[in-house]
Amino acid sequence: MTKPRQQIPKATVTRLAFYLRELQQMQRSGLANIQSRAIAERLGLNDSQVRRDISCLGTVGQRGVGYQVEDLIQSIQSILGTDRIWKVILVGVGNLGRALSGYRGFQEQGFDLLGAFDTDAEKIGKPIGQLKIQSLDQLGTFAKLHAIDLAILAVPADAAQSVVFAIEAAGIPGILNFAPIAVQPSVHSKTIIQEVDLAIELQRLAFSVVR
Amino acid sequence: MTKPRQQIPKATVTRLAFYLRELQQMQRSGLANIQSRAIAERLGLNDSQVRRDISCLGTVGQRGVGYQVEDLIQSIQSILGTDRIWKVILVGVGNLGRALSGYRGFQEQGFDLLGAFDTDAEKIGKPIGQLKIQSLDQLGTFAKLHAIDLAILAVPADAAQSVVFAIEAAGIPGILNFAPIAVQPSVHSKTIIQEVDLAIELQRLAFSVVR
DNA sequence: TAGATTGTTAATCGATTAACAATC
DNA sequence: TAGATTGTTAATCGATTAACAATC
Repeated sequence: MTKPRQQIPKATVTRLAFYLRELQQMQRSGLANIQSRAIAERLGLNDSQVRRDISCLGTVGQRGVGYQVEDLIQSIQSILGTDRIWKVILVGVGNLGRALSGYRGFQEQGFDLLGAFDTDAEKIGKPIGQLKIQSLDQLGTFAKLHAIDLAILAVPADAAQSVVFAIEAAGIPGILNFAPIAVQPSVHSKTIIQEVDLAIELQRLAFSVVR
Repeated sequence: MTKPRQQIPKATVTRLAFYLRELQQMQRSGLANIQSRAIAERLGLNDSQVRRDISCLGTVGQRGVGYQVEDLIQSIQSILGTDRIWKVILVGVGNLGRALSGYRGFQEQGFDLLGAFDTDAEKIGKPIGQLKIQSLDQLGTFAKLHAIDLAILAVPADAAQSVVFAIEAAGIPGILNFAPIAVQPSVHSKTIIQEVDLAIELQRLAFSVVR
Protein backbone atom coordinates (compact mmCIF):
# COMPACT_ATOMS: atom_id res chain seq x y z
CA MET A 1 0.00 0.00 0.00
CA THR A 2 1.38 3.39 -1.01
CA LYS A 3 -0.98 6.24 -1.86
CA PRO A 4 -4.23 7.56 -0.38
CA ARG A 5 -5.56 7.38 -4.00
CA GLN A 6 -6.47 10.17 -6.32
CA GLN A 7 -9.05 10.61 -9.02
CA ILE A 8 -8.72 7.73 -11.44
CA PRO A 9 -8.69 8.52 -15.17
CA LYS A 10 -11.58 7.04 -17.15
CA ALA A 11 -9.22 5.28 -19.53
CA THR A 12 -7.57 3.65 -16.54
CA VAL A 13 -10.89 2.43 -15.15
CA THR A 14 -11.68 0.72 -18.43
CA ARG A 15 -8.28 -0.95 -18.58
CA LEU A 16 -8.54 -2.05 -14.95
CA ALA A 17 -11.75 -3.88 -15.85
CA PHE A 18 -9.89 -5.64 -18.65
CA TYR A 19 -7.01 -6.52 -16.32
CA LEU A 20 -9.53 -7.96 -13.90
CA ARG A 21 -11.03 -10.17 -16.59
CA GLU A 22 -7.62 -11.59 -17.50
CA LEU A 23 -6.56 -11.99 -13.88
CA GLN A 24 -9.70 -13.98 -13.16
CA GLN A 25 -8.82 -16.25 -16.07
CA MET A 26 -5.28 -16.61 -14.76
CA GLN A 27 -6.52 -17.41 -11.30
CA ARG A 28 -8.83 -20.08 -12.67
CA SER A 29 -5.85 -21.67 -14.37
CA GLY A 30 -3.95 -21.68 -11.09
CA LEU A 31 -1.54 -18.80 -11.59
CA ALA A 32 -0.65 -17.04 -8.32
CA ASN A 33 1.89 -14.42 -9.36
CA ILE A 34 2.08 -12.12 -12.39
CA GLN A 35 4.25 -9.29 -13.74
CA SER A 36 3.25 -6.02 -15.38
CA ARG A 37 5.09 -7.16 -18.49
CA ALA A 38 2.99 -10.32 -18.80
CA ILE A 39 -0.29 -8.46 -18.29
CA ALA A 40 0.77 -5.90 -20.87
CA GLU A 41 1.65 -8.55 -23.45
CA ARG A 42 -1.56 -10.38 -22.97
CA LEU A 43 -3.57 -7.22 -23.60
CA GLY A 44 -1.35 -5.64 -26.20
CA LEU A 45 -0.37 -2.71 -23.98
CA ASN A 46 2.76 -1.02 -22.70
CA ASP A 47 4.09 -2.34 -19.39
CA SER A 48 4.67 1.17 -18.04
CA GLN A 49 1.02 1.84 -18.54
CA VAL A 50 0.02 -1.30 -16.69
CA ARG A 51 2.18 -0.37 -13.71
CA ARG A 52 0.87 3.17 -13.70
CA ASP A 53 -2.74 1.96 -13.87
CA ILE A 54 -2.13 -0.50 -11.05
CA SER A 55 -0.48 2.18 -8.94
CA CYS A 56 -3.89 3.91 -8.88
CA LEU A 57 -5.10 1.05 -6.71
CA GLY A 58 -2.88 2.23 -3.89
CA THR A 59 -1.84 -1.38 -3.58
CA VAL A 60 1.56 -2.70 -4.23
CA GLY A 61 3.40 -5.44 -5.96
CA GLN A 62 6.74 -6.71 -4.83
CA ARG A 63 9.74 -5.24 -6.57
CA GLY A 64 11.72 -7.94 -8.24
CA VAL A 65 8.79 -10.33 -7.94
CA GLY A 66 5.53 -8.96 -9.34
CA TYR A 67 1.94 -8.96 -8.14
CA GLN A 68 -0.12 -11.56 -6.34
CA VAL A 69 -3.02 -12.37 -8.66
CA GLU A 70 -5.41 -12.69 -5.74
CA ASP A 71 -4.44 -9.30 -4.31
CA LEU A 72 -4.76 -7.55 -7.63
CA ILE A 73 -8.21 -9.02 -8.23
CA GLN A 74 -9.39 -7.85 -4.84
CA SER A 75 -7.96 -4.38 -5.24
CA ILE A 76 -9.42 -3.86 -8.68
CA GLN A 77 -12.82 -5.10 -7.58
CA SER A 78 -12.70 -2.82 -4.61
CA ILE A 79 -11.94 0.21 -6.80
CA LEU A 80 -14.55 -0.66 -9.42
CA GLY A 81 -17.10 -1.31 -6.70
CA THR A 82 -17.68 -4.87 -7.86
CA ASP A 83 -16.62 -6.43 -4.57
CA ARG A 84 -20.32 -6.51 -3.76
CA ILE A 85 -23.58 -7.56 -5.41
CA TRP A 86 -25.28 -4.96 -7.61
CA LYS A 87 -29.03 -5.13 -7.98
CA VAL A 88 -30.08 -4.64 -11.56
CA ILE A 89 -33.32 -4.40 -13.50
CA LEU A 90 -33.99 -4.63 -17.21
CA VAL A 91 -36.30 -2.15 -18.86
CA GLY A 92 -37.51 -3.12 -22.32
CA VAL A 93 -37.98 -6.79 -23.11
CA GLY A 94 -37.56 -6.73 -26.86
CA ASN A 95 -35.15 -8.77 -28.87
CA LEU A 96 -32.02 -7.29 -27.33
CA GLY A 97 -33.41 -7.02 -23.82
CA ARG A 98 -34.35 -10.66 -23.80
CA ALA A 99 -30.84 -11.55 -24.88
CA LEU A 100 -29.20 -9.38 -22.27
CA SER A 101 -31.37 -10.88 -19.54
CA GLY A 102 -29.86 -14.29 -20.19
CA TYR A 103 -26.28 -13.15 -20.48
CA ARG A 104 -24.16 -15.09 -18.01
CA GLY A 105 -21.36 -12.55 -17.84
CA PHE A 106 -23.44 -10.15 -15.73
CA GLN A 107 -24.13 -12.67 -12.99
CA GLU A 108 -20.49 -13.79 -12.97
CA GLN A 109 -19.33 -10.27 -12.16
CA GLY A 110 -21.85 -9.78 -9.38
CA PHE A 111 -24.68 -8.09 -11.27
CA ASP A 112 -27.91 -9.65 -10.15
CA LEU A 113 -30.96 -9.22 -12.37
CA LEU A 114 -33.99 -8.86 -10.11
CA GLY A 115 -36.71 -7.51 -12.37
CA ALA A 116 -37.80 -6.96 -15.97
CA PHE A 117 -40.22 -4.31 -17.20
CA ASP A 118 -42.07 -3.48 -20.40
CA THR A 119 -45.05 -1.42 -21.53
CA ASP A 120 -46.45 -4.00 -23.91
CA ALA A 121 -49.61 -5.51 -22.38
CA GLU A 122 -48.99 -8.69 -24.38
CA LYS A 123 -45.70 -9.24 -22.56
CA ILE A 124 -46.66 -8.29 -19.01
CA GLY A 125 -47.02 -11.33 -16.79
CA LYS A 126 -45.09 -13.57 -19.18
CA PRO A 127 -41.89 -15.20 -17.94
CA ILE A 128 -38.37 -14.16 -18.88
CA GLY A 129 -35.86 -16.59 -17.45
CA GLN A 130 -36.69 -16.91 -13.77
CA LEU A 131 -38.52 -13.58 -13.75
CA LYS A 132 -41.96 -12.40 -14.70
CA ILE A 133 -42.25 -9.33 -16.90
CA GLN A 134 -43.83 -6.42 -15.03
CA SER A 135 -45.58 -3.29 -16.17
CA LEU A 136 -43.47 -0.17 -16.31
CA ASP A 137 -45.94 1.34 -13.84
CA GLN A 138 -44.56 -1.00 -11.20
CA LEU A 139 -41.01 0.23 -11.66
CA GLY A 140 -40.96 2.90 -8.96
CA THR A 141 -42.46 0.72 -6.25
CA PHE A 142 -40.30 -2.25 -7.14
CA ALA A 143 -37.06 -0.26 -7.36
CA LYS A 144 -37.59 1.32 -3.96
CA LEU A 145 -38.67 -1.94 -2.35
CA HIS A 146 -35.55 -3.78 -3.56
CA ALA A 147 -33.13 -0.85 -3.49
CA ILE A 148 -32.22 -1.33 -7.13
CA ASP A 149 -28.80 0.05 -8.11
CA LEU A 150 -28.71 -0.09 -11.90
CA ALA A 151 -31.10 -0.24 -14.83
CA ILE A 152 -30.31 -1.76 -18.21
CA LEU A 153 -32.28 0.22 -20.75
CA ALA A 154 -33.18 -1.62 -23.94
CA VAL A 155 -36.28 0.14 -25.25
CA PRO A 156 -36.83 1.64 -28.72
CA ALA A 157 -35.31 5.05 -29.44
CA ASP A 158 -38.57 6.96 -29.24
CA ALA A 159 -39.39 5.65 -25.76
CA ALA A 160 -35.91 6.03 -24.29
CA GLN A 161 -36.01 9.56 -22.92
CA SER A 162 -39.32 9.18 -21.07
CA VAL A 163 -38.19 5.88 -19.58
CA VAL A 164 -35.01 7.58 -18.36
CA PHE A 165 -37.17 10.03 -16.44
CA ALA A 166 -39.13 7.14 -14.94
CA ILE A 167 -35.92 5.39 -13.88
CA GLU A 168 -34.63 8.57 -12.28
CA ALA A 169 -37.92 9.08 -10.49
CA ALA A 170 -37.54 5.56 -9.13
CA GLY A 171 -34.27 6.65 -7.51
CA ILE A 172 -32.00 4.35 -9.52
CA PRO A 173 -28.56 5.96 -9.73
CA GLY A 174 -27.14 4.30 -12.86
CA ILE A 175 -28.41 3.48 -16.35
CA LEU A 176 -26.72 1.36 -19.00
CA ASN A 177 -28.34 2.65 -22.16
CA PHE A 178 -28.66 0.32 -25.15
CA ALA A 179 -31.34 2.44 -26.80
CA PRO A 180 -29.91 3.83 -30.05
CA ILE A 181 -30.35 7.48 -29.18
CA ALA A 182 -28.71 9.96 -26.85
CA VAL A 183 -30.69 10.51 -23.67
CA GLN A 184 -30.12 13.14 -21.01
CA PRO A 185 -30.54 12.97 -17.26
CA SER A 186 -32.98 15.60 -16.06
CA VAL A 187 -31.42 18.80 -14.80
CA HIS A 188 -31.16 18.16 -11.10
CA SER A 189 -30.66 14.44 -11.35
CA LYS A 190 -27.36 12.83 -10.40
CA THR A 191 -28.14 9.71 -12.40
CA ILE A 192 -25.18 8.38 -14.37
CA ILE A 193 -25.90 7.23 -17.90
CA GLN A 194 -23.47 5.02 -19.75
CA GLU A 195 -23.99 4.51 -23.49
CA VAL A 196 -23.53 1.21 -25.29
CA ASP A 197 -24.36 0.72 -28.94
CA LEU A 198 -23.51 -2.52 -30.64
CA ALA A 199 -23.98 -1.11 -34.14
CA ILE A 200 -21.53 1.66 -33.29
CA GLU A 201 -18.97 -0.95 -32.24
CA LEU A 202 -19.32 -2.55 -35.66
CA GLN A 203 -18.94 0.87 -37.30
CA ARG A 204 -15.72 1.50 -35.40
CA LEU A 205 -14.46 -1.87 -36.52
CA ALA A 206 -15.45 -1.12 -40.12
CA PHE A 207 -13.52 2.13 -39.98
CA SER A 208 -10.38 0.37 -38.73
CA VAL A 209 -10.68 -2.27 -41.42
CA VAL A 210 -10.98 0.32 -44.19
CA ARG A 211 -7.84 2.14 -43.06
CA MET B 1 -14.79 20.76 -49.01
CA THR B 2 -11.61 22.00 -47.37
CA LYS B 3 -8.87 19.51 -46.52
CA PRO B 4 -7.38 16.42 -48.17
CA ARG B 5 -8.04 14.70 -44.80
CA GLN B 6 -5.55 13.45 -42.28
CA GLN B 7 -5.47 10.58 -39.88
CA ILE B 8 -8.62 10.69 -37.80
CA PRO B 9 -8.28 10.27 -34.01
CA LYS B 10 -10.00 7.20 -32.58
CA ALA B 11 -12.00 9.29 -30.15
CA THR B 12 -13.27 11.31 -33.08
CA VAL B 13 -14.33 8.19 -34.98
CA THR B 14 -16.41 7.06 -32.04
CA ARG B 15 -18.07 10.45 -31.69
CA LEU B 16 -18.75 10.64 -35.42
CA ALA B 17 -20.67 7.38 -35.12
CA PHE B 18 -22.74 8.92 -32.34
CA TYR B 19 -23.35 12.08 -34.40
CA LEU B 20 -24.49 9.85 -37.24
CA ARG B 21 -26.98 8.10 -35.02
CA GLU B 22 -28.50 11.41 -33.89
CA LEU B 23 -28.49 12.88 -37.38
CA GLN B 24 -30.39 9.89 -38.69
CA GLN B 25 -32.98 10.45 -35.96
CA MET B 26 -33.17 14.13 -36.89
CA GLN B 27 -33.57 13.31 -40.56
CA ARG B 28 -36.40 10.91 -39.78
CA SER B 29 -38.17 13.71 -37.94
CA GLY B 30 -37.80 15.96 -40.96
CA LEU B 31 -34.98 18.24 -39.86
CA ALA B 32 -32.84 19.46 -42.77
CA ASN B 33 -30.37 21.81 -41.13
CA ILE B 34 -28.42 21.64 -37.87
CA GLN B 35 -25.75 23.60 -35.96
CA SER B 36 -22.70 22.36 -34.07
CA ARG B 37 -24.19 23.84 -30.93
CA ALA B 38 -27.37 21.79 -31.22
CA ILE B 39 -25.47 18.56 -31.89
CA ALA B 40 -23.23 19.27 -28.92
CA GLU B 41 -26.15 19.90 -26.60
CA ARG B 42 -27.93 16.77 -27.65
CA LEU B 43 -24.86 14.67 -26.89
CA GLY B 44 -23.58 16.56 -23.88
CA LEU B 45 -20.41 17.74 -25.63
CA ASN B 46 -18.58 20.97 -26.34
CA ASP B 47 -19.50 22.67 -29.60
CA SER B 48 -15.85 23.35 -30.46
CA GLN B 49 -15.26 19.65 -30.32
CA VAL B 50 -18.17 18.92 -32.61
CA ARG B 51 -16.89 21.40 -35.20
CA ARG B 52 -13.38 20.04 -34.96
CA ASP B 53 -14.61 16.46 -35.35
CA ILE B 54 -16.73 17.42 -38.35
CA SER B 55 -13.83 19.26 -39.92
CA CYS B 56 -12.11 15.86 -40.18
CA LEU B 57 -14.69 14.94 -42.79
CA GLY B 58 -13.21 17.46 -45.18
CA THR B 59 -16.76 18.55 -45.79
CA VAL B 60 -18.15 21.90 -44.96
CA GLY B 61 -21.06 23.58 -43.29
CA GLN B 62 -22.16 27.05 -44.16
CA ARG B 63 -20.88 29.80 -41.92
CA GLY B 64 -23.75 31.62 -40.35
CA VAL B 65 -26.10 28.79 -41.26
CA GLY B 66 -24.93 25.37 -40.10
CA TYR B 67 -24.81 21.94 -41.71
CA GLN B 68 -27.17 20.13 -44.04
CA VAL B 69 -28.25 17.00 -42.16
CA GLU B 70 -28.25 14.97 -45.36
CA ASP B 71 -24.71 16.05 -46.28
CA LEU B 72 -23.36 15.31 -42.82
CA ILE B 73 -24.90 11.85 -42.81
CA GLN B 74 -23.36 11.05 -46.17
CA SER B 75 -19.94 12.37 -45.20
CA ILE B 76 -19.82 10.50 -41.92
CA GLN B 77 -20.95 7.28 -43.53
CA SER B 78 -18.34 7.69 -46.19
CA ILE B 79 -15.57 8.16 -43.61
CA LEU B 80 -16.75 5.27 -41.42
CA GLY B 81 -17.09 3.06 -44.47
CA THR B 82 -20.76 2.42 -43.81
CA ASP B 83 -21.92 3.87 -47.09
CA ARG B 84 -21.93 0.29 -48.34
CA ILE B 85 -23.17 -3.13 -47.20
CA TRP B 86 -20.84 -5.11 -44.93
CA LYS B 87 -21.07 -8.87 -45.02
CA VAL B 88 -20.99 -10.33 -41.56
CA ILE B 89 -21.00 -13.77 -40.00
CA LEU B 90 -21.65 -14.87 -36.45
CA VAL B 91 -19.37 -17.40 -34.80
CA GLY B 92 -20.76 -18.95 -31.65
CA VAL B 93 -24.49 -19.47 -31.33
CA GLY B 94 -24.87 -19.46 -27.57
CA ASN B 95 -27.10 -17.28 -25.54
CA LEU B 96 -25.45 -14.02 -26.52
CA GLY B 97 -24.78 -15.01 -30.13
CA ARG B 98 -28.41 -15.87 -30.66
CA ALA B 99 -29.40 -12.50 -29.31
CA LEU B 100 -26.94 -10.61 -31.43
CA SER B 101 -28.11 -12.42 -34.55
CA GLY B 102 -31.56 -10.94 -34.13
CA TYR B 103 -30.45 -7.44 -33.30
CA ARG B 104 -32.10 -5.02 -35.73
CA GLY B 105 -29.55 -2.27 -35.30
CA PHE B 106 -26.93 -4.12 -37.32
CA GLN B 107 -29.12 -4.47 -40.40
CA GLU B 108 -30.20 -0.83 -40.12
CA GLN B 109 -26.62 0.35 -40.38
CA GLY B 110 -25.81 -1.82 -43.35
CA PHE B 111 -24.37 -4.87 -41.60
CA ASP B 112 -25.80 -7.94 -43.26
CA LEU B 113 -25.64 -11.22 -41.38
CA LEU B 114 -25.03 -13.98 -43.92
CA GLY B 115 -23.96 -16.97 -41.85
CA ALA B 116 -23.84 -18.48 -38.37
CA PHE B 117 -21.35 -21.05 -37.14
CA ASP B 118 -20.90 -23.27 -34.10
CA THR B 119 -19.00 -26.39 -33.11
CA ASP B 120 -21.84 -28.02 -31.20
CA ALA B 121 -23.16 -30.95 -33.25
CA GLU B 122 -26.53 -30.50 -31.54
CA LYS B 123 -26.87 -27.03 -33.04
CA ILE B 124 -25.53 -27.59 -36.54
CA GLY B 125 -28.29 -27.65 -39.12
CA LYS B 126 -30.79 -25.97 -36.81
CA PRO B 127 -32.24 -22.62 -37.86
CA ILE B 128 -31.30 -19.26 -36.39
CA GLY B 129 -33.55 -16.53 -37.77
CA GLN B 130 -33.44 -16.94 -41.55
CA LEU B 131 -30.16 -18.81 -41.39
CA LYS B 132 -29.10 -22.36 -40.72
CA ILE B 133 -26.29 -22.96 -38.24
CA GLN B 134 -23.20 -24.36 -39.94
CA SER B 135 -20.22 -26.28 -38.66
CA LEU B 136 -17.12 -24.25 -37.91
CA ASP B 137 -15.36 -26.45 -40.47
CA GLN B 138 -17.36 -24.73 -43.19
CA LEU B 139 -16.18 -21.27 -42.18
CA GLY B 140 -13.22 -20.96 -44.54
CA THR B 141 -15.09 -22.09 -47.63
CA PHE B 142 -18.13 -20.00 -46.82
CA ALA B 143 -16.16 -16.85 -46.03
CA LYS B 144 -14.22 -17.01 -49.26
CA LEU B 145 -17.28 -17.84 -51.35
CA HIS B 146 -19.23 -14.87 -49.99
CA ALA B 147 -16.31 -12.50 -49.44
CA ILE B 148 -17.19 -12.01 -45.79
CA ASP B 149 -15.93 -8.75 -44.27
CA LEU B 150 -16.51 -9.10 -40.55
CA ALA B 151 -17.01 -11.79 -37.94
CA ILE B 152 -18.90 -11.38 -34.71
CA LEU B 153 -17.24 -13.66 -32.19
CA ALA B 154 -19.44 -14.88 -29.37
CA VAL B 155 -17.84 -18.13 -28.22
CA PRO B 156 -16.76 -19.09 -24.68
CA ALA B 157 -13.44 -17.73 -23.42
CA ASP B 158 -11.54 -20.97 -23.77
CA ALA B 159 -12.45 -21.37 -27.44
CA ALA B 160 -11.87 -17.76 -28.46
CA GLN B 161 -8.21 -17.77 -29.43
CA SER B 162 -8.38 -20.82 -31.67
CA VAL B 163 -11.49 -19.48 -33.39
CA VAL B 164 -9.65 -16.21 -34.03
CA PHE B 165 -6.99 -18.18 -35.89
CA ALA B 166 -9.69 -19.90 -37.93
CA ILE B 167 -11.30 -16.57 -38.80
CA GLU B 168 -7.95 -15.15 -39.86
CA ALA B 169 -7.25 -18.21 -41.96
CA ALA B 170 -10.58 -17.63 -43.65
CA GLY B 171 -9.32 -14.21 -44.75
CA ILE B 172 -11.82 -12.15 -42.78
CA PRO B 173 -10.25 -8.78 -41.98
CA GLY B 174 -12.27 -7.72 -38.93
CA ILE B 175 -13.49 -9.35 -35.73
CA LEU B 176 -15.89 -7.95 -33.15
CA ASN B 177 -14.97 -9.94 -30.06
CA PHE B 178 -17.63 -10.56 -27.43
CA ALA B 179 -15.72 -13.44 -25.86
CA PRO B 180 -14.71 -12.43 -22.32
CA ILE B 181 -10.98 -12.82 -22.83
CA ALA B 182 -8.24 -10.95 -24.66
CA VAL B 183 -7.33 -12.56 -27.95
CA GLN B 184 -4.41 -11.75 -30.21
CA PRO B 185 -4.15 -11.72 -33.97
CA SER B 186 -1.41 -14.05 -35.17
CA VAL B 187 1.91 -12.39 -35.86
CA HIS B 188 1.69 -11.67 -39.56
CA SER B 189 -2.03 -11.17 -39.68
CA LYS B 190 -3.52 -7.78 -40.43
CA THR B 191 -6.83 -8.72 -38.86
CA ILE B 192 -8.37 -6.00 -36.74
CA ILE B 193 -9.91 -7.10 -33.47
CA GLN B 194 -12.33 -4.86 -31.61
CA GLU B 195 -13.26 -5.79 -28.05
CA VAL B 196 -16.75 -5.49 -26.58
CA ASP B 197 -17.65 -6.73 -23.14
CA LEU B 198 -21.06 -6.01 -21.73
CA ALA B 199 -20.07 -6.90 -18.17
CA ILE B 200 -17.21 -4.42 -18.42
CA GLU B 201 -19.67 -1.72 -19.45
CA LEU B 202 -21.65 -2.44 -16.29
CA GLN B 203 -18.46 -2.29 -14.24
CA ARG B 204 -17.59 1.11 -15.69
CA LEU B 205 -21.07 2.28 -14.81
CA ALA B 206 -20.75 0.87 -11.29
CA PHE B 207 -17.48 2.75 -10.82
CA SER B 208 -19.09 6.05 -11.90
CA VAL B 209 -22.03 5.48 -9.58
CA VAL B 210 -19.78 4.83 -6.58
CA ARG B 211 -17.86 8.10 -7.09
C1' DT C 1 -25.20 45.58 -43.49
C1' DA C 2 -25.90 43.02 -38.98
C1' DG C 3 -26.21 38.69 -36.97
C1' DA C 4 -24.91 34.09 -36.86
C1' DT C 5 -22.03 30.19 -37.12
C1' DT C 6 -18.28 27.84 -39.18
C1' DG C 7 -13.31 26.53 -39.55
C1' DT C 8 -9.02 26.91 -37.39
C1' DT C 9 -5.45 28.46 -34.32
C1' DA C 10 -3.14 28.56 -30.02
C1' DA C 11 -3.48 27.33 -25.19
C1' DT C 12 -4.70 24.01 -22.02
C1' DC C 13 -5.35 19.80 -20.29
C1' DG C 14 -4.81 14.87 -19.79
C1' DA C 15 -2.85 10.42 -21.06
C1' DT C 16 1.07 7.58 -22.58
C1' DT C 17 5.74 6.21 -22.54
C1' DA C 18 10.75 5.84 -21.56
C1' DA C 19 13.84 5.66 -18.20
C1' DC C 20 15.71 4.64 -13.87
C1' DA C 21 16.21 4.75 -8.79
C1' DA C 22 14.29 1.98 -5.23
C1' DT C 23 14.05 -2.38 -3.45
C1' DC C 24 12.57 -7.20 -3.31
C1' DT D 1 25.20 -9.99 -3.71
C1' DA D 2 23.22 -10.13 -8.56
C1' DG D 3 19.16 -10.13 -11.08
C1' DA D 4 14.60 -8.74 -11.57
C1' DT D 5 10.71 -5.84 -11.41
C1' DT D 6 8.16 -2.32 -9.24
C1' DG D 7 6.83 2.60 -8.44
C1' DT D 8 7.45 7.09 -10.05
C1' DT D 9 9.37 10.97 -12.49
C1' DA D 10 10.00 13.71 -16.46
C1' DA D 11 9.34 13.97 -21.40
C1' DT D 12 6.37 13.17 -25.06
C1' DC D 13 2.38 12.79 -27.30
C1' DG D 14 -2.46 13.49 -28.31
C1' DA D 15 -7.05 15.37 -27.33
C1' DT D 16 -10.01 19.14 -25.71
C1' DT D 17 -11.33 23.78 -25.36
C1' DA D 18 -11.57 28.88 -25.79
C1' DA D 19 -11.36 32.33 -28.79
C1' DC D 20 -11.86 34.70 -32.95
C1' DA D 21 -11.17 35.77 -37.89
C1' DA D 22 -13.52 34.31 -41.94
C1' DT D 23 -17.66 34.39 -44.25
C1' DC D 24 -22.44 33.01 -45.09
